[in-house]
Amino acid sequence: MLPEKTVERLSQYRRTLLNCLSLGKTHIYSHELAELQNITAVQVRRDIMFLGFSSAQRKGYDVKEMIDMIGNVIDSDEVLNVAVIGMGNLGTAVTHYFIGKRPKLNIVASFDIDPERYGQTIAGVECFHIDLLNQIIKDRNITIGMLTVPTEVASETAQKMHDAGIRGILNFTTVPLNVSKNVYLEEYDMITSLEKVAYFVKKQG
Amino acid sequence: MLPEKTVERLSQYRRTLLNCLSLGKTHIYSHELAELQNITAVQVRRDIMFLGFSSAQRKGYDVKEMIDMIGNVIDSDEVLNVAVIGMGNLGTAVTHYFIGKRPKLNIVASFDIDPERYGQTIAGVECFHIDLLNQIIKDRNITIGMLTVPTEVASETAQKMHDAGIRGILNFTTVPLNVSKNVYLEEYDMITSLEKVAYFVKKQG
DNA sequence: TAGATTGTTAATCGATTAACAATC
DNA sequence: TAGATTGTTAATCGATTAACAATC
Repeated sequence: MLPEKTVERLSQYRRTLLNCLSLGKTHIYSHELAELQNITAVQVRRDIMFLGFSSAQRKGYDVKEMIDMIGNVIDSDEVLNVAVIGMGNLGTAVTHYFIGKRPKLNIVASFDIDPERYGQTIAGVECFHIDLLNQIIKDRNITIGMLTVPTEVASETAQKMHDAGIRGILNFTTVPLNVSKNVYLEEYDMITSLEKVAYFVKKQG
Repeated sequence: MLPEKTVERLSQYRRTLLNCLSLGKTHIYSHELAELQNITAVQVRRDIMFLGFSSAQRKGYDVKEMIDMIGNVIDSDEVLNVAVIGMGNLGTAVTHYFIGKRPKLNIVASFDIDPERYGQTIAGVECFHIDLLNQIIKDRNITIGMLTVPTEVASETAQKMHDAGIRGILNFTTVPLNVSKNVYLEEYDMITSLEKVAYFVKKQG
């Protein structure tokens, strides 16, 4: 199992490398990748160690090969199915944002309680009534959920997701969720992030 | 200067404490706060040490006082002005999400290049043409920007923000920005977060 | 008092960086 | 070769946790 931070960076390297590839770059040095990522070359090389990957030395790393190696390490073999729970502004935006970005992560359903929304296709994804959560998650073998509901119903919705067998939650709400150990929970908290920016902006000044 | 992680948690404690207060709770033990936050009581107490705050011992911490102490430490004295750059789905959702959430952080302008958007008030905030970025940022004393533009224009937009005197950027795009040292940059990267969830979900299984 | 809780130091853990030999 | 680059170990830094005396 890789360290959390390494997984994060590998995901970012891949995106940068895909971009390099589309610009026609076939090889890249650790210091080049580092500069694009605003980190050090040593950091890059240390992360690459985890891939068990070697460069054609002195010519840098083969971009295409490295993309594949990262995929081997951080992607699932099969496609993982994802659901978006709560199709308000945020859920809709997030769905738009993701669609087609990652081939191994497939958004296959969304849920809402508003009659204006369920029954529709929003941002290219079918939206269901929240009461169908349990059934659809099981039917469609959904393992990951993005939680974009209003704070008032965040806890109970997370509970429903857990009961339906969701294995990982990306929590966009500001409510700290209490889920069992076998659900991987990643907090994605805008307000904390913005307050952090504000703090360090103030302190720098 | 507080450690980054402590700043993050203080922001989260405050939100939880505000919620406790609205439920009529006047005092809270470190282990109670820890449980709400899914962390340890020691962690909570260690963070509180940074506040230079003492409890009325054995009765737990005074909720109201602690909220104030956190504000003293992480808030600015004055209100900080914030701009949202890019009012597509994501920018609009983010603006909705923030409006009124933090009294010390005030969204005072937004920007877009689409004639359907600039000139309008979107999510309660005036939207300007992106060409007015420099002027409005200076006029309205905006120090923090949330970057929600398409990836293709992320770098150049960040450069414009920097040139206009922005001091902190919360980057919602997937492009690693290259900004000078005196701009505080916080990455807010959904795809990396989701890939991380996917990785650990797979590994757990 | 006895038990619960806090505040703080020391130990541990994890992540980053420095140093450098090996390679082309 | 000489210079640039890589891969890896050891040192450092930062954050978390364990341990425990002090307090009510």
